[in-house]
Amino acid sequence: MLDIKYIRAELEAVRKGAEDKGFQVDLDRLIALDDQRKVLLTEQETLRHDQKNAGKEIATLDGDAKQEAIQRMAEVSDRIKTLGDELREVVTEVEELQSGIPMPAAPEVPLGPDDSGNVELRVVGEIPQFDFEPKDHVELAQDLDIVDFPRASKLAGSQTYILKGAGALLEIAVLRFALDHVVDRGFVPMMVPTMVKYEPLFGTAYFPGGEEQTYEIPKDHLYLTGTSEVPVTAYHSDEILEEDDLPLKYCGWSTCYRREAGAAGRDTRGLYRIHQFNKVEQVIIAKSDVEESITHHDFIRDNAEEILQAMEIPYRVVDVCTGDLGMGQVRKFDIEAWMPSRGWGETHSASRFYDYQSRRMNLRYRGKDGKVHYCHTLNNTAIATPRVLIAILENHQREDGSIRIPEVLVPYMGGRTEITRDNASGAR
RNA sequence: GGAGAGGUGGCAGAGUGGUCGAUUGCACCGGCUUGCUAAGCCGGCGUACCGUUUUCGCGGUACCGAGGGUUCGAAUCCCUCCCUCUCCGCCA
Repeated sequence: MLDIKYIRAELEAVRKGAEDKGFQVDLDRLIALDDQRKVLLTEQETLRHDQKNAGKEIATLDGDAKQEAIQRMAEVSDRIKTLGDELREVVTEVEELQSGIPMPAAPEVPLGPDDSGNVELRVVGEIPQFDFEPKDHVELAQDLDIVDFPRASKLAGSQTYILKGAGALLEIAVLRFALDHVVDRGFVPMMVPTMVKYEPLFGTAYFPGGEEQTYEIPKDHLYLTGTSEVPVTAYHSDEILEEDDLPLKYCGWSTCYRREAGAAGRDTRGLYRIHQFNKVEQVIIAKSDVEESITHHDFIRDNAEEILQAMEIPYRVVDVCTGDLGMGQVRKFDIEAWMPSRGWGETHSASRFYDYQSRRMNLRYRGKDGKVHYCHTLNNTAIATPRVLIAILENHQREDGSIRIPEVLVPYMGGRTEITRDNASGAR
């Protein structure tokens, strides 16, 4: 959410920012309504002031004088109520319009209408050259019997999977490795609720707008989170933190749920687009400082790159263009891992928001200047599984269909250096 | 699921219709004082919005879990919801 004062002061910049991102906003109506809001508010407050004073007077009066005063103030009371109703309507619409205005992208973000405008920044790692016909992860996994798709469909429908044996072990290994990696870099691990109320989703700017992608539990007014970014970022919502405690670095481990509505028919094969997965997410809550935010952004991106490098997975870093940025994002780097069967596939997404989310969730801190400021928030994937397993299986496959386990994962795999038909059950 | 208790400022904890944004204690900040053990005294100490101001600031309104209602006037009375705690039941 943008500050209404900022919107008023930088109207044209806000207008252009929305245009660049491809958002439709009615700024003129917002300003007009806000003007109206101030007029109504001023009148209401003036009357309340009178009412307060009269109230004190009435308390001291008796008899006719008292009745007269009460009668007189009844009219004022009615007027205040009417104003209150009008004000509520206006404020509701102001907030609706205001919360729909996107954060302008940072000036260095490439201009573009959609993902076609994204810019590749660099490629890291060697794309493997096979001297045999490589298989895709579905074939590899099914041959080893470490993922079961048909039975998953039987139980849970399309876009689901069952990790089995060494597949399940690998999933846990990758998650734990990534968690340890970011914990080593100062992140506090958290396991958070995956069923949350509306507010955290509004605060992180998934709602309104993301309802179609979100599983809902209407009976209990809860929603299944698509990422632990939601509960972790909102962890301190409605709080005033101390500047000395910032930045806060948290990593959330959670199962993630996504309806993938509108994606029917896309990526239906395999582990790429699925309704349920696991993720370790980096979240940083920082003070309100653009330079510092940029430093944190680089930091969380670097952490993700280190994790992919350690697992010997080639990847590229993409600078996401204006048209492909979300409403609150100032800048976003996507990291795409090399998946021989499909090419580059997004495995990480590093976003910075400045105070966009913190305004929506009332996440603030008291600065050393004694004043209260909105925090800056950032997040990036540390690891998302099983999508990243696609890259591991396909990049590290051997001609006989076995999988080489990258060295850093071996300790997390109980010492296994490979997955073969012999050890794929996972059982000892 | 059943029965009960409760949600007040960073924390603790008063306050049952007007002078309560709210006693007091602790914590915290500033100053003073003191040769003594987590000392004493004085002062300050919430947030948001509106207005005003060159800055410090000043004026106003709102906020006692959330929303609604009664009333000239609500922390206080009524309704709905949310949350927490205790006991019972159920349960990984």
